[in-house]
Amino acid sequence: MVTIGDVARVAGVSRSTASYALSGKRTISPAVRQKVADAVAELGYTPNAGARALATSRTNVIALLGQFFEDEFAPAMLQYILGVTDRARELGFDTLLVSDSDGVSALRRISDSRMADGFVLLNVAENDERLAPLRSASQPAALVGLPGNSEGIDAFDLDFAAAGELMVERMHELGHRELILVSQPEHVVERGGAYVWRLANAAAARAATLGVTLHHYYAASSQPEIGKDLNAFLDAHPDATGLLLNNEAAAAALPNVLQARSLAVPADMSVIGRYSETFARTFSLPYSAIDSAPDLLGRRAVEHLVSRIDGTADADTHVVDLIAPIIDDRGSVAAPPSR
Amino acid sequence: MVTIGDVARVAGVSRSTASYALSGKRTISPAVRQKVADAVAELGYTPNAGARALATSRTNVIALLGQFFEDEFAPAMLQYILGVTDRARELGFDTLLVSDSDGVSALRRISDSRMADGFVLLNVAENDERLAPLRSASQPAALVGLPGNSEGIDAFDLDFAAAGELMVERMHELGHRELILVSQPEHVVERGGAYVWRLANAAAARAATLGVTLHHYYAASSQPEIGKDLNAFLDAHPDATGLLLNNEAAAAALPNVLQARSLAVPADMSVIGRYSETFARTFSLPYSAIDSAPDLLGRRAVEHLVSRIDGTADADTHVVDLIAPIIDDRGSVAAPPSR
DNA sequence: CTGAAAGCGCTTACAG
DNA sequence: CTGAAAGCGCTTACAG
Repeated sequence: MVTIGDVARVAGVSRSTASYALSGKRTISPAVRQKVADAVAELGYTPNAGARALATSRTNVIALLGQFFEDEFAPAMLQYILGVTDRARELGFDTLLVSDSDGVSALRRISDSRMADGFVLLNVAENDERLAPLRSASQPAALVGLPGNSEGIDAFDLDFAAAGELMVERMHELGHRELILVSQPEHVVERGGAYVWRLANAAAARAATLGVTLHHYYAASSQPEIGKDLNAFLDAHPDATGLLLNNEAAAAALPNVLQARSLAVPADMSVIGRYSETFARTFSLPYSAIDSAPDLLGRRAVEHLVSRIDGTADADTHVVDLIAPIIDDRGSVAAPPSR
Repeated sequence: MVTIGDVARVAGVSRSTASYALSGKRTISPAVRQKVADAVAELGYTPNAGARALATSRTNVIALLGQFFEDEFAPAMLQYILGVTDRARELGFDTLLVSDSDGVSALRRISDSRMADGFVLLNVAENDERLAPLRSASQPAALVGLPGNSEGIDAFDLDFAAAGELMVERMHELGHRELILVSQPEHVVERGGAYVWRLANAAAARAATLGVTLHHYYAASSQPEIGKDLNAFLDAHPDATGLLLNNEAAAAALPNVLQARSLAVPADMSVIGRYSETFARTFSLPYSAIDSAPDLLGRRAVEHLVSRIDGTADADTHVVDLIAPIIDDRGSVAAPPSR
């Protein structure tokens, strides 16, 4: 393997000069700079990452801690992951993907062994167990998802409360007075999936003030159960004219359900979902939806994390960045049918 | 940070003794071993990964190189990734996820900087550009996907040729004589997606020998185009009684298409797909399908890679492991309707 | 503007 | 059974 010693020898300078010529951390005469550059090109030198990490206490690696639950919608996770890895590379970092089921010990292991300069946590729960080891870690972190207490850590998430309000308001404006909200399964909530109740509670509150009837249900996250659930909700509320979906599987299953019931969208039923643009495209979901923006959230989390690693972020202030919901209009919302 | 020097001091031994006590690489008296263990527990010692990598030339990291194309079916990729990361952890490795669009230079960068002990490549193409730098890399590799020339590298893939034959044979056995095979878009083939023509060619050959008419089409990989494509194929071949799908998007879109045409499965139309069990479950796809087994392939690739890293695999022999296709029966195949 | 040297935290021959 | 020392490949004060 070619080392900086080889570069120095070929260039006819000392190792320190070679190092400085490469890092630019002190002024080097043009002639020497050129000789070093030539030697690097000739030998094909790349610094040894482990040696550099040992000398600088910097790995240029960030650790991405995912949590992959059987009962959650796996396909959506990849978008977050790619947002993180892509943005990290742009900023000069590689990404260690950690999928250990025991996130707490994985976090300790990575942190204590100094394999990474910082952490991005995905799928953060209301009382996420990983926050305690994270707070005592020596590396900074950024969360995707909003825990109950994000003190001392930067957090990035969709503003699910505003999303719930927006869904109800849009329906109300158009004249809808009875809506059904379909959430993720209840055990997602029990596990700490705060986004579920943040959206649902806000939607319920807004509905109450607007005089809109809102029926809220938890529903399955996979077929065929979700199809049955949707039929049951529609059977139970024949006068409902709008569906709000905070459940990807429900969105994927709905076209078949509505078709079987001969309900046209938006003539008979208006629908607003909450899922990513990629998800909509992949499955051709024909519903207007609030973009959950996984790519954007991943990128933001990394950007902020890197500013912490570099020490450019304000050490005393931590951000909670809730991105405002935007409805991608796919034409699935209109005035309710007149009776 | 706590180092092995701290452990040695607290245990009252030398650093080398502390190191040996932890690695077990030479015999240590029980008393000393206990003192070292106590010191580790008391101090909460974890070895510094960079320092260890520098001393041993081993990182205990594998690099996973993905290729994520806009026009391929992204959700399926996560299953491969998790197969790799999970199995790697079981074997004591962490995983660096590399999603650079320029896989060639990413490979060089990781290899030359010695950030990883080996590589797993996903989505390997017929003439994959990454194979050249891989062959000159000092670390071993395992491929998921079968290139035209896998000499000197281990490769793991579904046996797509056998899959094509199996699909045709199953249909033929039940009496079908006219089939439609729907492949991925043609540009996937042009890019080197050999699995597309491996399945298609084998299916065509088997159909020819069995006297079955097989109409082969490339089709879109997303909605709404794929829905239109499917309708066009069915319009063009009204006597076809069986559909073979080597295209996930087609499988996802087919239920709506068939319902709109009032075709029941399997009474009017038999269907065999090729996608993962997870994919089937997530989207409730009701078709019998050959399991593409992404999780298994990822795990196998890692296992073999680790045996190469450890030097336990035979250095002179490289494996091409094509897993045999298995049809998960979901009841979508039956005898054709009598006319 | 450049060089010799120390040090990052490990592991592992070498000696005893 | 254990210790002192060298070395892995970098970076960066310290000196000039």
